[in-house]
Amino acid sequence: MNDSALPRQASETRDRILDAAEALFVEHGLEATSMRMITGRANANLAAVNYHFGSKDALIQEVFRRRLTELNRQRLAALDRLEAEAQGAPLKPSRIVEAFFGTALALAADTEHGGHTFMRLLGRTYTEPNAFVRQFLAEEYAEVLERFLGALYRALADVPREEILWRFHFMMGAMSYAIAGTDALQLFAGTFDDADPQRLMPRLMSFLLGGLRAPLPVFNAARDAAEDAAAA
Amino acid sequence: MNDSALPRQASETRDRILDAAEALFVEHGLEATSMRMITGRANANLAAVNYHFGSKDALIQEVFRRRLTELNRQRLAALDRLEAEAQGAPLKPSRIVEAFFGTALALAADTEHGGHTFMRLLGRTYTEPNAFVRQFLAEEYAEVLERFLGALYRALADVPREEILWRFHFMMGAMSYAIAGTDALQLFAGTFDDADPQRLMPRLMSFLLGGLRAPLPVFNAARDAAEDAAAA
DNA sequence: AATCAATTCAAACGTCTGTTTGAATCATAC
DNA sequence: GTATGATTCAAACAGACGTTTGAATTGATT
Repeated sequence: MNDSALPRQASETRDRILDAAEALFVEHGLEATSMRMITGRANANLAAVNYHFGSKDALIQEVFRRRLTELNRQRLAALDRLEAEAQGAPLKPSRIVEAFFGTALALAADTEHGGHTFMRLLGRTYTEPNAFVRQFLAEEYAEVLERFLGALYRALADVPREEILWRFHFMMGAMSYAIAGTDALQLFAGTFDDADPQRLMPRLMSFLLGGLRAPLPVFNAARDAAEDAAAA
Repeated sequence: MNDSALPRQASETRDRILDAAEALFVEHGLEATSMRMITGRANANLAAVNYHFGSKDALIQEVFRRRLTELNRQRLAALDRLEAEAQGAPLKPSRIVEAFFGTALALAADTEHGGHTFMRLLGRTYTEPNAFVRQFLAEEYAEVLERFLGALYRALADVPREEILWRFHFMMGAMSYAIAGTDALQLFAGTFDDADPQRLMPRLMSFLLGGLRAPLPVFNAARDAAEDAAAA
């Protein structure tokens, strides 16, 4: 019995494959990562992926699922805590935003257990064209988004829901780039002297809250667009 | 002589291939789009891509180059105009942001000539793992980023450059998601009643400027992170 | 009408892809 | 020790990939 020595084995090979796949997906993308690359890095036989997961698509799904389920569980727990403390009163928008994006940033700051790797992967996958991946993400996010958007609607009762929805969307974009940009994107040549992940959190929070609280846009007539076009 | 009838032919097949590739890259991604898909859609022979461009990688590069060069030319022209009007005085940050992101949004609003398609593609390509695509984008953006960041540094002389750089990065993320989200991302199930691209511009501008002008973050000791972790 | 370069075409190239197979190996239970 | 189920393994599968080839076709120039 090795139950006392090891917490649980649950196929050690399976986990090695998941870790290898996660790292390679970040490095090369989903499509460009082959089964042979994965099993090679995981020191496993080529057939092991199909044995343990059934297919490459199922493996991709499991790579996301194992982390995303936990992340979203933490997010919901944080929101539950806020609502319990508030005792029915509307929440502060800043606390809601912190609960959602702070939880993700905390995971991104964890370089020990692959959290950072995964968040880089997740950030770019929101815009992944692959149909079944998008479908899967939408399902994983359904409950969390419903809860958090609902909380924001209540917290900002005077703001049109359409605007809140868009701003939440903008916030997700800013966060994704924030995480990707800490090491992936080098558009800004030779810059980011201060890429301390410890400081990313307050930096991003300030930005997100500033955007969320910004004055509502005023929609002028369609003439504006015509003028802009003519001026160019 | 058909010079009078046609403005320029410059290989009609070549253009059909570029258009087909652009559309397919958005739909399936760079890697998942095959040469046979491209030439099939363009009604061209399989060998036409290698004849006109040399390789698939060179085709990818040209798909981005033909639009990005023009976009960044317009951006620089807009900045030139602002600086000429200001006559040496520092620019308003909002005008700088408008010059950069407004120009991109205007291209994204052009559904007639493929501008919209391209901007969706561009948004997701910033986080593309493919090495040579990233290298190419960095080169294409070098001058524009230097000019715009310089203008923002002067316009916000009291803000640490590090913060400006990060916030510019956040803004790029928000914009990318904004464009992708108008039709690609359906994380937010059944929503976006009002996805009018005419209104996206003021919506995004409000958010971006709110984020840019947000109070600067305060960096507490590393204790904060430890507390957060302990509370969870 | 002949010439020439540009372009198109069908066919094939070797390589890589995800998946399947059936036998070998392992660890555990009887 | 022997049977049993889980796992690993080397090998092969058919199909798709990007690229190359050499001949056929085109359209304008001499």
